[in-house]
Amino acid sequence: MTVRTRFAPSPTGYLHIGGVRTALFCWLLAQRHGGKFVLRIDDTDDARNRAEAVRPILDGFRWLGMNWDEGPTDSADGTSFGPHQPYFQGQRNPIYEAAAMKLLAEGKAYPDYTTSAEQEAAREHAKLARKPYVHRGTNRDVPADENVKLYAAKKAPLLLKVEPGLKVSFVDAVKGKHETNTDTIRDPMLLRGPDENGLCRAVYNFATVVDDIAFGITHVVRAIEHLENTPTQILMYQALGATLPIFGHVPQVYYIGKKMSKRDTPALSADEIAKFKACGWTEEEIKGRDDLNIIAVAYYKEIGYLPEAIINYLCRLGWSLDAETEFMTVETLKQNFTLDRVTDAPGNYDAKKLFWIQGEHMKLVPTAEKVERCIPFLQRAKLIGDTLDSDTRLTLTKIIEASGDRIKLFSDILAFATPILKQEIDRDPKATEKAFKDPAAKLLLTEFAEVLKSAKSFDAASLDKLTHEFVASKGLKLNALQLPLRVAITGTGMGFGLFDTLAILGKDVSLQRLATVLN
RNA sequence: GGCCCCGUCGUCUAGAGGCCUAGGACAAUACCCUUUCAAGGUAUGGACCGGGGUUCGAAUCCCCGCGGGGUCACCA
Repeated sequence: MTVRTRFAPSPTGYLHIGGVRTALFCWLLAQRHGGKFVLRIDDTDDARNRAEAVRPILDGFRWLGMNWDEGPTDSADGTSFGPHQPYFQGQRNPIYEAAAMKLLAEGKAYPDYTTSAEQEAAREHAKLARKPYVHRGTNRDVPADENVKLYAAKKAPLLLKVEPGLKVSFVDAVKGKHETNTDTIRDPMLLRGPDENGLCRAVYNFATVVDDIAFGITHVVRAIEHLENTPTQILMYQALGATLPIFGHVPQVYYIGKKMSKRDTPALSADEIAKFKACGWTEEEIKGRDDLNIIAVAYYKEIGYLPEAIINYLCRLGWSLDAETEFMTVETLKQNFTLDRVTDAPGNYDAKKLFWIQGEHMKLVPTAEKVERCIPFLQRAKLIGDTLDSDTRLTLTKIIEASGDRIKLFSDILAFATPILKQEIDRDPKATEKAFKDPAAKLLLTEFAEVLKSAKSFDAASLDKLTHEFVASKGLKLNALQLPLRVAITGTGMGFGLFDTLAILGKDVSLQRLATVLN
């Protein structure tokens, strides 16, 4: 039997990082067994802004490379692909109704004419008695054919009849054995009472079960908050005569000890805002994006993370391969992921560790690919044009090579490329002051400019030798020249190798920039 | 409140009765390397929620506390 897993996001307008972690486990499980990963949109509400709410979610999965075998099309307009269409719950209500009618006819479900006031009172009563309220509806014991007639005449919530005194047990693939007595399970609602248009919409629990059966889902992997729903859902599977899938409930992702939520997650820091601005974003553009937040996948894409780093980190949060492996490629994950090594306790999101993992993955990206992936960031910042001439490409390649491990995020390219590529260099006042507060610095630079002028070769190695000889002849260390020179030719006190910088700039530009400082 | 789940360094985790004077990683700190910044190297500090059992022996099993979370909807 092929493994079929599914992830069912609600259309919220952004892809939640915690949701991705759960989806990742589903996806990895399917990949591991050569199975299928299904995406279903749980949009039982009105789907007016569907595209707007669904597209960011699909985009997020596509960017991460977590492709789905069946589900909504990329258009996000409500169309689907795959053998069990449609994959939008909002379009599947007739299917839920048909399943419910079957249960009604079989006497497994019944209409409940209890008024909300009555229910309210019963609930209140139970609360005072410090007992759980287990709802059982009015027409439980009415014969099936009569209930069918009654229901046709007067719609009401349709409830599943739960047989009391039984045990529902299952073995959760991550939590282990779980057992519940049916005496504590209320008769669950299948279909709601009619809305203003007379439509009886399925309730989440029922829609999920009907869909999971229809889609042939073999492994239901979802967040732990659904653990308590499971016995109820098992009863529905049984009533529907379906075989049970394997359930696996995974713990949540926390942020500083609390469930990760948009509200409790910090806004962009000043540094991050500066970074986005350097990348060509305007204040309005930044403010207009409420998904530029560590909780949303879009943030990581926009600031230049690698999808494989996100996947590695997220998977590692709540799962381990062994006692020490931290760095894992997606391929390794696909080959080794198992539900039984998912942790029991919730895990806290740690931005620093993610950043470290990102750096590790970045080390493996070949220069040519880095160039390609940095280009969009440079273009957005208008540092390079829409088309790239071969000279610029070559310079860019040199910059990226010289930057080495310093480029952690693709957006970091701006910090290294701007001082080289921008004609009018931005001078950091603090660095400038520090570099030239000793008047001897300018004199030294003036002499060094003459040395540079007569340099025969202008490659990094020659410049290294030449410069060291120069400072040695002065009885100085390189440090005496390093900062003034760097600030003079780049405007900043930080950057990659000094000699690489000179070499990439070339003799003319280097001398020219030196001259502007010295005059 | 009932029911359910969870509790190992600051954080992510390893740990299925002796391999545990509890291992790894991130973070922190110090030093080394060095051309600033990274990267790299070395080192240091840092945890079994508490209390009782069971056992020759418990982070691991049992009980009781404590703490955190989930769930009890015509939300998903």
